[in-house]
Amino acid sequence: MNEHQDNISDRESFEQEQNELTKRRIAELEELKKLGLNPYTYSFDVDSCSTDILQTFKDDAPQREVSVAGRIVSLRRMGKASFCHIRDSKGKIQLYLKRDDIGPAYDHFKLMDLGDIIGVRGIVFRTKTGEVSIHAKSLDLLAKSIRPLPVVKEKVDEQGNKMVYDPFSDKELRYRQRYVDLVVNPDVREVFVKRAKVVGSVRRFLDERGYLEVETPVLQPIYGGAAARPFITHHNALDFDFYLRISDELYLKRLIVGGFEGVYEISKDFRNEGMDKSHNPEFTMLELYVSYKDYNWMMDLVEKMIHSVALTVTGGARVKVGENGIDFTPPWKRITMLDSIREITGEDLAGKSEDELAAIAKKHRVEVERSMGAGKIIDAIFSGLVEPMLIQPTFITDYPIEMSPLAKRHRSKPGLVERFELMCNGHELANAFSELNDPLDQRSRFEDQAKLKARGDEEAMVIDEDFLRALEYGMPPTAGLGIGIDRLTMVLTDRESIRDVIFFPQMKPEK
RNA sequence: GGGGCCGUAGCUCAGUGGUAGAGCAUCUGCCUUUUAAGCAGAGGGUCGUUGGUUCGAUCCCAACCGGCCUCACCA
Repeated sequence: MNEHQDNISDRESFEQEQNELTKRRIAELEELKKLGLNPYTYSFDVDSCSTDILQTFKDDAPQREVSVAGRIVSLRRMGKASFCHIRDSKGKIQLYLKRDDIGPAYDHFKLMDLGDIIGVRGIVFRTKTGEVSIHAKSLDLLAKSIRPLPVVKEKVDEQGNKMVYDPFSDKELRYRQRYVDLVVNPDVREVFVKRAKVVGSVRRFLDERGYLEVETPVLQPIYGGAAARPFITHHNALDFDFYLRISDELYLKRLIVGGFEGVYEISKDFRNEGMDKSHNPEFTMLELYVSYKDYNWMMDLVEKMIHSVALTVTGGARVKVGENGIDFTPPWKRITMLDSIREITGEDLAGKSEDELAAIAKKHRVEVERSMGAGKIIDAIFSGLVEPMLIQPTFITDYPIEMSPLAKRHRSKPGLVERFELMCNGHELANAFSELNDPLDQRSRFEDQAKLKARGDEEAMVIDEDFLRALEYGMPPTAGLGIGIDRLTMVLTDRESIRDVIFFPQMKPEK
């Protein structure tokens, strides 16, 4: 089938799919064209926005003429006069349209619907019932809507509680048609405005300290920097399979080798793993590397940074997340991983063999597999039993060396590395370490990973010879950090699903 | 991948082994300060898809598609 035929059949199915509501609106659109209107105009001069008008209105001030534009979201026609609300990027405002005032445009208005985008010029006034509104002098249709939006009605009772009638609540529709969700559910917009503030305030915090924002490859010949399965893609001209990055780490450290003393990147990583309410296949990661610093210094920085982000985004250091109140005021608890396991389970895992660890895991109904090394078993015990209990921001420090192949050996505790994870609301929010900069040690750690891979661990890291070559030239002592921006946003906006902080969460394709 | 729940009008939902109903939205009429506007009337559905059982399926059964929750896996 050629493209032309495709287009024809697409058009046929489009026409068949039309329901009564859409057909009616297309008929109205034709009617408006006959009246000489262009239903899809090119521009409109807007000089005010809804919330500014509402906030600055004074009953005793001189009359003020404004020009606003937005989408019709409610409509009350009363014969020769009508009220409607339009929604613009900041909020809603009511319009009052009277036939005697706008003349023929009132007949045009009769052909308009919920969802149409209009521009109005008029006088700000207060109605009998007290709502600040715009008394229209002119009305322009800017874009006709031919597909009916869900109609969500609200009522604010005397206590100021907002009641929502007929909410648009089907999660599948909300995620697949986020544009509708955003039009109809204003709190969704708020979440994403906050998300932008999270990213903005992180960036400002790091820029102020002189760290350089950089970009590194998404398409990588060798993936690395984390334990995860990658997506594979194919480059046609090179006839070579590339991996979508699972982390920025190894490239950012190459830049530290190159002499930058502080670099960071905020970008998408991709992991080819299960999806649930805290995992999306593509997600946003902040990574930061600072020379001549260690993980202790990094803990101080993370406390300051997230505290400042919380202040910027929520206006305070205390944040309500579900049933919990989380307080980001520094300092936060710092406890070693093994101590935290001992505190919660009573088990001392220090110096235990792989078999002993497996037995302890089994005792606490934590599943382990044969391919797991000692490090992975400890991690399984930790994530299964301890992690969910950590609600207040807590630094878990000093991880087993086997599960941290890129982290530097602990300066005083054999078998451990200088690594911390920030836990909050039962999830990992950040991961950081004193970076391993000994090229020979790094090589042997990669070799250990290769052995795990041979045992069937699909997430074990692969040897990156170019990265080793970089380390061989010499990398200064460095502290490195990764923060999941989506999860940080979840905490700061009180959303329990990552899908609620990503505009277009991954879904199976329709049909 | 396992288990549970779900898919009925544009939206939110009810319902029945004899091809369906409500509220809002839509349409017609009335209405020049309404606000979940109101009053009177009307139209609108391949009941997720495909099979099976049955005289007959939207309902019972199976598979599939999609979603949510949960466990597993996983940052």
